[in-house]
Amino acid sequence: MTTRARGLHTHVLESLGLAITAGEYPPGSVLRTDELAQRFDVSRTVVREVIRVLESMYLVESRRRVGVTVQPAEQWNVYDPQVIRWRLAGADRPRQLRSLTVLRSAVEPVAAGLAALRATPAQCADLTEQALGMVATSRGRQLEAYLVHDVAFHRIVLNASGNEMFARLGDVVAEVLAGRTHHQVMFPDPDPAAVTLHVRVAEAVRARDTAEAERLTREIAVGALQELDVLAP
Amino acid sequence: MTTRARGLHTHVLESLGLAITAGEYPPGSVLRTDELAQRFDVSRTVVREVIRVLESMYLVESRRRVGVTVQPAEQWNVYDPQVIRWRLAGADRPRQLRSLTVLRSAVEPVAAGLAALRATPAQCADLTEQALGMVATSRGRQLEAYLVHDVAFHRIVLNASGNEMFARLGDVVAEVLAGRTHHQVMFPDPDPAAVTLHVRVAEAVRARDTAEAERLTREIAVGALQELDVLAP
DNA sequence: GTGATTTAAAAGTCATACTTTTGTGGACCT
DNA sequence: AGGTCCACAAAAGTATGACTTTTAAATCAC
Repeated sequence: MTTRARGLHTHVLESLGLAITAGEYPPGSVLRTDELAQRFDVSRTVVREVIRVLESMYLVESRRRVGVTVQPAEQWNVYDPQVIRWRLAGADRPRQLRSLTVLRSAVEPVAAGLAALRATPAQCADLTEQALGMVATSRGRQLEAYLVHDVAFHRIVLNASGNEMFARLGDVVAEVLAGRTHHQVMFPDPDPAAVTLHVRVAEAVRARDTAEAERLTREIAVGALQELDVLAP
Repeated sequence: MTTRARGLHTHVLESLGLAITAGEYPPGSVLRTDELAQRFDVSRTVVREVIRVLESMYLVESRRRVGVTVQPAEQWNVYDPQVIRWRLAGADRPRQLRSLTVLRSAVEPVAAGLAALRATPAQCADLTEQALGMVATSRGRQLEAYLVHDVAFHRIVLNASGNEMFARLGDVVAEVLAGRTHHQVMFPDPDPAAVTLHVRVAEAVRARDTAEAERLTREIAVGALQELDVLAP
């Protein structure tokens, strides 16, 4: 089973999306709907619906009389969670992971600063709880448990920022952190300095110390980037 | 003519996308495909393709036996350029403009810093050229000409950062700047301080002064946010 | 009332026929 | 040789109708 049995549409979409983002079809390649229908053994209807979706992601462009042409990577909507997943699953995972981490390093400090301004008491409490959870699981090869708290922590910060664009990056951050834990060669225990920083961010947010929350989060980001340089140069 | 005569699919997609993002269908509303087909006077085929695209944007969810349900705004893929356009054209343009500006304020300084590291000589020259163009058009009610240079300037910075995620925000920035010029009540001439800052950013990038480029761009961002607070409180 | 069973509503899939756009190649002219 | 125009055909776009599958909800049995 290549993918879940979630319908023909999903299956074809997944296969094609993965193949294209993996660079199996060089930009400019031309696909024809009939040919695809035959290849996947589905009706042209299904293929057309898939093509329309891929088109909305700027992975392909469909033109009459010529066919469906694969677009160059610069066109792709790299913010589409689906595209992100495909790319993380494919060949240029390292590049993707890096550019996402750089994005995080830009966004999260600002988000943390805003969170310090706007976080509700409940969010503050939740944040502290996750930070403590990170401390508790930071030793003894409990990477999976640590990951859960880490993801939750960053999600709360992004949500508490009150900015919808930031909030929607929660899934991206989750993917990056999960990717780091699962596919990157990683140390058996997370960096203690990073753990401490998370605790201090939680404190700064609760104390409404915008500048400090931003500064500390920036430190976390720098750490993440350095880690990436060390482990995947 | 509501939209360009670019095909039935495009027309229906545009209408529905606009309506949904405008909040005309409260979250949880249910649409039925054959009803839509009838309403737009197109075949079910066309409607289904549109639904599939809207689904990939997380604007709707299609389930058997129940129909196509409109998703709450928190689900929407707010990074999809299409969604951004729809929202900017619709009712919550102000909110959208604000959250995009906040995003810019996070991303662009970091992008400028990276650009200072990586910009090619050609990009440096181009950047300077655009900055000078901004100076030249900053007086005498030449807002349109100014806008062109402004957009070009920020696009170059984002591209020169060498990060694909940043580069793809060029269109977003263009939309925001255009929106500010066209729909916001704006001063007859741009803020002279902002113009100067752009020139200095260009200089910093050429001088490979990462920290300065980042700092100056942050100043521009702060200015943009303040402007938003003054004009659309 | 609770749980199993039937029912029907809506999306999902398929096959086919037809329309529209548009590259391409060839005829024709200069 | 080179350009213009035109007819052809290829491929996507659209429409229609029949059939399948899922599943919410109504019905029935206990």
